[in-house]
Amino acid sequence: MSATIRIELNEKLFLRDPEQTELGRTIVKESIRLIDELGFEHFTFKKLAQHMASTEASVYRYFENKHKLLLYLISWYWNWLDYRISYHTHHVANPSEKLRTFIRILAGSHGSEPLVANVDVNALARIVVQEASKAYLTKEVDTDNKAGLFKDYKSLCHKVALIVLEINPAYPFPHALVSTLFETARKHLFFAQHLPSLTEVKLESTGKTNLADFLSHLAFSSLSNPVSSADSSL
Amino acid sequence: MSATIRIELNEKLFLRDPEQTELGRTIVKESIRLIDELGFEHFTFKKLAQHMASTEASVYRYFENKHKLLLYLISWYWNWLDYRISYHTHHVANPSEKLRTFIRILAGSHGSEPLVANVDVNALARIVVQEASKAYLTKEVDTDNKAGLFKDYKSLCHKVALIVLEINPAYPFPHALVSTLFETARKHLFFAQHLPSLTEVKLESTGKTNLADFLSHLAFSSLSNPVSSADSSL
DNA sequence: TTATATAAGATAGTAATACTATTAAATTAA
DNA sequence: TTAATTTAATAGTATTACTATCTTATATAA
Repeated sequence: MSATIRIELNEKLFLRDPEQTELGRTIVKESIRLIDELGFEHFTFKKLAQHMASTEASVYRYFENKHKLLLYLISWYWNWLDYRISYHTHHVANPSEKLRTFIRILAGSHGSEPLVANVDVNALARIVVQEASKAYLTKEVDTDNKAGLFKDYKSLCHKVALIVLEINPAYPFPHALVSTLFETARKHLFFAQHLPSLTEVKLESTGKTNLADFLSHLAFSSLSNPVSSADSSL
Repeated sequence: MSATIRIELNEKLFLRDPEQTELGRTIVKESIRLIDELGFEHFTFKKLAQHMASTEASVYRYFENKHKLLLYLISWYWNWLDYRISYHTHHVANPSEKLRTFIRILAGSHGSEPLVANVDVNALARIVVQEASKAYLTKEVDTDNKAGLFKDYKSLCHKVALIVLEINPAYPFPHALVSTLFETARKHLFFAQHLPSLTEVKLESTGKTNLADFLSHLAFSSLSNPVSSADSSL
């Protein structure tokens, strides 16, 4: 594995590629810190510019608005996750074992992963938990989708759905199951921390969690239970 | 069943009870139309006031800000759902049948339900799909939670979790499963409409959907699959 | 009936947000 | 060295998210 992971993103996510300049890389790095700290609603380009001793106008030359910047950061994260999943599963032959590895990565922390130049992946992971749903829960979702701004998430979802179909080719909801796993992983990390009465998932101070147990049980139960008998299985 | 359903909500959700006055009821009614139309981000109290030929200052006498208004509307919805679930399950003895009815209500449209004075429940249901996650995905979630603003959702979740435990007392994730059903139902209604490549769930023009099939299969597979064998079930 | 409390409307004003535009200085590329 | 590009500095606008005050209409209580 090379020391630096380079991630290519859809050009419509930015006005000027932030990877190409020092200022651009600073915008990405500092926006991750600041969104993590303030939350997306309280985050503004003005605060970001002050934080990095630059100007609002300069930030606007890289990103059209803060929503596009959020889409950029989240796309970056899905790309990174995609890379990690490929790295940890390409040598695994058994599709059930692949899915189990995927779930472990989805549910786990990122402490022992290779460092990525410029990006605090743990802060970014927290942003994804708290803010990722806001990337698409808007009135502009159809426009953004046509522009390809959700492509990375959709292709990652499809990739894992193919693993699901390898496990059980007759399962009729592979994409629905996988997107549920993605969404559920984020939601329960959030619930465990802020609304614990909504889940039995626990986050220990060590970073350990039983989230993977819950997700694995959910996924493998579904995949091993024939659909036709669902209505009479109990 | 009485013609009008009266729903009592946590007093911290509002400054003045909107149910008590004509203006208050208009605020609730018109905010539902307008949030549904514009989306929560583009919705403002100024636009609402113009829409109802009142003033911004008057709206602020009822709700502290638009986030509290959203919390109010969503709490109202969970209360209404709670009422419908109780009504449709209280005569059902079998817990599996109860859960199946719950899932049908969660996944279904509301066209044939008793009308609720003043509230367009179909518009409100669309708001819940698109905006409900934003009610808690904020930096203020812990404060809001301490103030009891999520109580209705949490108690509804708990109520259904007790049904889950009736079905399988050994199942270790009853609240997690139920909150997953709630969140997944909303997400897939949204995906079916806007990001269809993320789900096999379909929304027909008639309002029919296979969402309940997906959710039922997910839930009942989990509940019929012993946890200890999860890791070797395939 | 009159006093009085309360709700609502009208108006004004502030600080912050989400931008756009212009110009000048600094850097880099030809 | 000149020309092009990038960034910084500054200014400005429309909108948002409020707060404050004052007046008028209406309901109720004495």
